[in-house]
Amino acid sequence: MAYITDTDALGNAIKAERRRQNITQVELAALSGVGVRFLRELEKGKPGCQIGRAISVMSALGIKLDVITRES
Amino acid sequence: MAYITDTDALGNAIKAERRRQNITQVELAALSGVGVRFLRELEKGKPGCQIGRAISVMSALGIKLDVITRES
DNA sequence: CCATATTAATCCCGAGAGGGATTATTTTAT
DNA sequence: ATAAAATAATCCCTCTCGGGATTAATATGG
Repeated sequence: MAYITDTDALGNAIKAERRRQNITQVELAALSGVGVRFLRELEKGKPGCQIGRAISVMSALGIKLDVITRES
Repeated sequence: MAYITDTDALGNAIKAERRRQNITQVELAALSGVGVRFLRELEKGKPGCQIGRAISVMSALGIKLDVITRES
């Protein structure tokens, strides 16, 4: 899967994984402890979404984030 | 480098990379197009930081983000 | 040890996030 | 094609983010 260079890519990745797991937005929102509306905006790539909540969602999905520097 | 599981880890990774490149917060903020205060809060792991700006900072640093799912 | 640069912590304020609920639109399945 | 489920788009509201500026604390070096 490609690198995340913007919020659209992040939203798409989250949405794809959610659908792969056959979970609805309502269910994932509940699992993550965020509002459904937040999850929708996150999946749509809204840049203003808060990082902490986004990480909660990814954790609930079992997604891991890797930071790659030139030296890593 | 370790996976990012919370905002503290993300902030630390960003700070470490900035220092490795010998850039000050003021310089990086200018390069990224964000305010210095935002950058400070980001590096300190404030969960409320906005994703879009965070990605701008990472782009300015040349950091790439990879989303890792069980299927990837 | 003192001067300077870098980082951190406030203050005020406007702009926007995010929650819940409702309604509309789209998608999926039968 | 129609019914049901899922997603999207509003509305109102409160709360906090984020910017700039200033002041304090910490780190770096001469």
